[in-house]
Amino acid sequence: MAWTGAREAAARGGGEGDRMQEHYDFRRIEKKWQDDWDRRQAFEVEMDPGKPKYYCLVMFPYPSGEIHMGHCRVYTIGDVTARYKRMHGYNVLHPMGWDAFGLPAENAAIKHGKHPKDWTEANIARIKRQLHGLGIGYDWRREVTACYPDYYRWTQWLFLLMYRRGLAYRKKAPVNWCPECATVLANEQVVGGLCWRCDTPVVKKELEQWFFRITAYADRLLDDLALLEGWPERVRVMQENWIGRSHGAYIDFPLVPPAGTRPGAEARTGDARRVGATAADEGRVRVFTTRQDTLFGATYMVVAPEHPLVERAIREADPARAEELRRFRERARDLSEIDRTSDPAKEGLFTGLYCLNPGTGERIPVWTADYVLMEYGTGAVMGVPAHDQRDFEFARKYGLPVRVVIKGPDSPDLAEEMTEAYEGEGVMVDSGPFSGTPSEEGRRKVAQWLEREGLGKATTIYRLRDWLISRQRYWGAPIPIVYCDRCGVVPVPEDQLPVTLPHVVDFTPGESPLARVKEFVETTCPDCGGPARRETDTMDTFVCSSWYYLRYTSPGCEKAPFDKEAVDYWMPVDQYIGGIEHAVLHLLYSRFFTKVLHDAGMLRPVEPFANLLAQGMVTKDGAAMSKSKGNIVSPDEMAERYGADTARVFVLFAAPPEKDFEWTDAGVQGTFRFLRRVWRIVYDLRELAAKAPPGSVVPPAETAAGGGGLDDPNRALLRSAHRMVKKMTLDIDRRFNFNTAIAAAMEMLNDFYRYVENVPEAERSPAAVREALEKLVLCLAPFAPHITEELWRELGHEGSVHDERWPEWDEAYVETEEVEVAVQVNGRLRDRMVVPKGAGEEELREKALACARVGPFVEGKEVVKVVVVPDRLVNIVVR
RNA sequence: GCCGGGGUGGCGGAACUGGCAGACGCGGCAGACUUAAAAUCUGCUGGCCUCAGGCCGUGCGGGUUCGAGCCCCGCUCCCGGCACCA
Repeated sequence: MAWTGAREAAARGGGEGDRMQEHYDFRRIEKKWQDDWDRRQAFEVEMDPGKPKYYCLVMFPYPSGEIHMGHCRVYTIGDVTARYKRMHGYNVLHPMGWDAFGLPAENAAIKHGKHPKDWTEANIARIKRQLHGLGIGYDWRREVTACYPDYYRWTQWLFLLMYRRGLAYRKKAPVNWCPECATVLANEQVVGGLCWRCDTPVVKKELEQWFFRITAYADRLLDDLALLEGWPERVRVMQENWIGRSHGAYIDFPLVPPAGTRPGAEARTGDARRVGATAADEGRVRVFTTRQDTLFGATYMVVAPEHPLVERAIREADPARAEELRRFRERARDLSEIDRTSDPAKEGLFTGLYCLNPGTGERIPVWTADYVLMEYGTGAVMGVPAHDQRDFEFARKYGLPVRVVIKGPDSPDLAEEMTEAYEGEGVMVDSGPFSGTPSEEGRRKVAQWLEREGLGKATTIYRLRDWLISRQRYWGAPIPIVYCDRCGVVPVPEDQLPVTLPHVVDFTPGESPLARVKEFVETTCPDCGGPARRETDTMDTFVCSSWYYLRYTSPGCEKAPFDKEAVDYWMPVDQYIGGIEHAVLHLLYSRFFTKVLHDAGMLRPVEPFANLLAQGMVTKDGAAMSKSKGNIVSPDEMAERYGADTARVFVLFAAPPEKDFEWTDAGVQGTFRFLRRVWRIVYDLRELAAKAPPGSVVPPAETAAGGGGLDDPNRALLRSAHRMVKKMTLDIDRRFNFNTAIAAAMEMLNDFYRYVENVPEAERSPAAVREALEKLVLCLAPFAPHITEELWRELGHEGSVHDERWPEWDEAYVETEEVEVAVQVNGRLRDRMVVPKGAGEEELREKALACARVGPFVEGKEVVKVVVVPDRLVNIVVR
């Protein structure tokens, strides 16, 4: 315990035995206290029903190669939050773990000839050391590593829970395939038609895959966003857009039998309904619309090129048209998602088929066009050119009729006069029995009518698709399913979990690497004992990350994914911190998991994360730090040159946490200067402070009664300290503005230096100096934990500064006896005056009018009015 | 196109609820200390002018108000999300 001497010396009041160094030796200090915290297991926590809990969580990282100041920023935000809450008496859970399954490990392994496990573990070890070096205080006993069997066993268990609850299913469907990653992707993982990881254009493939039925929770995921008041608006909006709920109706359009079989069918209104009601599925086309009120304006129909009706049209058409249709369909299929959706020219082709508008009973042509997507709605839309801009353009291009059925306040009466579709509300016209109905009411009425007549029904559809979780790669949790010739799809019984990922060496992609491992694939059926094959796909890593925050509450639990009592104590996460890139992905999946587990009775909360902070990026040379751009500033480099405390304070001081900021070396130096000044003020004043007992606080009455006022420098010093405490507390509590909180500490320090500069030693109050020093050190403790720990001991304390309570402020100090009041004439600042705090309006008015500088502006003018804001300003209005 | 966020000195950013715009930091300038430099400390630092003073100034144009960076109307530009979504 090398520091004992220094502490005793400080407590003795310095002198010849004083060993506090004048030099701020951050290397020595940081190492010393990091070791001390380890030894004392300072950040380990247990459930304690007697204390309020606080769960502070940073999104667990993917252990890739390089960590940089961007990571440093997130972990620092989390650590400051955790330490700050601890100082407020909370029982703080602040854990860390590893999102250790995933493609980069596999790709890096292929590239470097190393096994993904070794690569991952080496990275984990390095990042762990770096986090330690930053002084981040985690409860490492709770560390979870997603690629270890004791974790993924429960990921598999949760898959089975989904399966049991009908939420995991297998289906053949056109899915997103990334040729570069050689695997399928969930919809959320395709960004603008490109793979979210490697930016490769994604193609559609027809494959049989496993899905989670997240769409069953679409309404709750959407509606419960309203509960998330502690989330940034933009994240909620992104999820809202992603879920994309639309209210509307299905409408069945009866197909007109091939030409000649029913001549004149379209002539008699009413037939439509009979045909619609009796025809088999083959005999009608179902559309989805949000504007059923415009049904009578549907003059044609369009189906997606992939729609089964196109196949039928090809069968029934003459050879020339059939060939044309085939070509059209192939062209649409071969276009990538981006090409197809970025081309605004709406290409279409008549199929040769007709159907009946169930409203008007008229025969209308069925077209196919690439602007209709098979994936959304029913893959078929009714064409209402007068009231939908796309339909309008399509109709103009192909000479289809336009019929006005909604009359808005100033919409054209005649279709011929239209230059664009009228998409607004209005009154239904030319719509049979509905004519005269306001469009909003019309939507309700038409839906009711459709339902009554068996022609359709009101419905709600979503943009959200079910979550595709199969991955054709090696480095993931195996899907615990067995295929038996006799029993079919058989889930692996829970007592046989985990399905262990074999330690293969050939994981080159192409097909699922596990399919090549005979010992893995060949198994026996859990039901009949006969020969069976294992599922060889692994799970999307987002499955692993959808529940890790629950595992932290009871990481050793061997009977379940988590202990009920522990999860009830700790959940929900009080503060979640992470990147905005997960606004939809991870944050939506985790909300889904939480709701499923809630429904299964395993979890009380319906939402996992009460408050969310989406932190901004750290950029350098205008771009996010990344290995490929070569603009990385590493924490090691920072720790070596300036120390962890400087790195921590700088990343918080540079900008509010949710904003991006540009790294500057000069800014770091400024922060280092600040900490060195903190060090020196303690060094310079330690002997004086030692004359007052540690922890002493000056009662406000003492300086006030002693004739204090603005001119009493000791009182002014205390005021500065108390103001700092107040501002820092409010800035952190109200809005996580660490930047302005740190600025408040800097201001106080500036006052402190002015005090030292201006107040002769004989006039300095040891008690006031001690109180000011201690408040400064305490307030900086969460931000710069090492230097404050050292200084705290130098101030004569036995225990850790991190076990202390956050300081309080006293309004009696914060408030002053005198205030400066601005004097304006016609809203323009002309003078200032110092008056007693709380001075009356009349007094202020008179003093303001008497101000010397005010005179020339008032002279010879009529004073119309004097606005007085006590303690702030007086505005004299003249004419 | 729709939705969300934003535009403040040379730079990062402050400004509670409509009340002294530019806190704090960086950079710059000047001074002190030093043989000198670095470091440190102190002061100044939005622009302009006829400079003890005044005028202008928070993307642009209007409005409300005694008073607007903040509220209202109309634009504009930037960032993010969604997007032939029926």
